[in-house]
Amino acid sequence: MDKLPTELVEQAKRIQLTAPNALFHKGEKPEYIYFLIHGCITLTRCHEQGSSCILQHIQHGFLAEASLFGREYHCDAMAHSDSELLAFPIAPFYQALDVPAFRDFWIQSLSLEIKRLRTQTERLTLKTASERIMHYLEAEGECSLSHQQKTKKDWAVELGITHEVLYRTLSQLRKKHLITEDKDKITIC
Amino acid sequence: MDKLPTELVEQAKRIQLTAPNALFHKGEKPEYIYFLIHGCITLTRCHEQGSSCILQHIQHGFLAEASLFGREYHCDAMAHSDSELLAFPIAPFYQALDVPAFRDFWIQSLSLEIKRLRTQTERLTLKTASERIMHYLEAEGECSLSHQQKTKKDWAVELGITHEVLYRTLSQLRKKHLITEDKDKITIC
DNA sequence: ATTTCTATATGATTTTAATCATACAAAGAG
DNA sequence: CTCTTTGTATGATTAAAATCATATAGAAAT
Repeated sequence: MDKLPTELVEQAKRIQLTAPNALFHKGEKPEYIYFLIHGCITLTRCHEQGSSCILQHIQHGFLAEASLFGREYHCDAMAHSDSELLAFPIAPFYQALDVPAFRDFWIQSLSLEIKRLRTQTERLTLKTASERIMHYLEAEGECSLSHQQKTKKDWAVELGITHEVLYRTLSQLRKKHLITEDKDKITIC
Repeated sequence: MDKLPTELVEQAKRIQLTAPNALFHKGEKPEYIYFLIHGCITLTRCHEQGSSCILQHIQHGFLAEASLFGREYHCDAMAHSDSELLAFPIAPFYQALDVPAFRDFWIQSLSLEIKRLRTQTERLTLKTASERIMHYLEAEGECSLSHQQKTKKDWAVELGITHEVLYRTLSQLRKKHLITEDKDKITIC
């Protein structure tokens, strides 16, 4: 955040969004780049059949990064818990790229997101539930639940498995002493 | 390609890479940003068990986009067929970002890659093989095989299913007249 | 305080994909 | 030209997850 030019920060609007309201919808014309200060926003995309998939679960950081030059948002953003955000109008955000330090920061942010998505892609090609769970814990270090307002049910969607299978597999991994389950945190033993 | 400043293009090295040689390995320090002119490069990551996953299959365009500020490559790049590439040394590539048009082009490239990865993530959360196949065909329009040197076996890895299941499911979808299979192209009816 | 909803949890059953096996055709190597 | 390898393809079996069902605890609502 301290990487942002002060002129840009001054033009940002502070937004309070209560769950489960939408921040934006797929297809809308992007007007803002958002920064989530605290709360929880989920990026989702709906399939025809009514089922939806969670593309990302954000607790802190930028949203809609890919929309700076985009004609429309390509997913839905909904508040999963009450959230506080900064909204940067697109035009001054674009102007700010003339500041080399901010330009580099922005390119690094996009690069980081690409790496994160590649890791998630890798995880989803794993065949079994336990492999995906262990991969997640290895990549992220742990899975924090209560602190991030994230439920196991949410996590299951993120892992691409049903919540029933997640409960069962967590139970098995616990029995094998491969993981420990705290009240609000799951870690590798 | 015409978006690249001429100074930068002049400093690029032309590389011929025969399959199945590696362009770079995970963990190596990035020295170049690559542009694939023709051929086929696959980005893969290996798991401990020896299994590997295809993160991306590139026929044309940039590689290692996320490595401009990175300390190391985060996946392996291998020539899947004989390929011709341009290698841009990192330093002058970074310099070129001072040209606003190129800077914008580069940010757009990264954004596009983020969108592509989000779509792939979405696809991999689909439960059944036929859903993933149809999702791919809807998103990409078709699956071209011979033209891109891509085999059905490769495609199966990309879809996160075994090749046996891909063959079977394609056969079912053909019988239901949902898809047509040309010699080298698969499309929705 | 009572009701309602949701997350958690586990059992039983069904569906699906993974695995193992075999066969064949085409491409490449010697 | 023959041998080897690899992609394609399908059958049989096994393993796994999805689904459906049920139960409980805790949170939220009235």
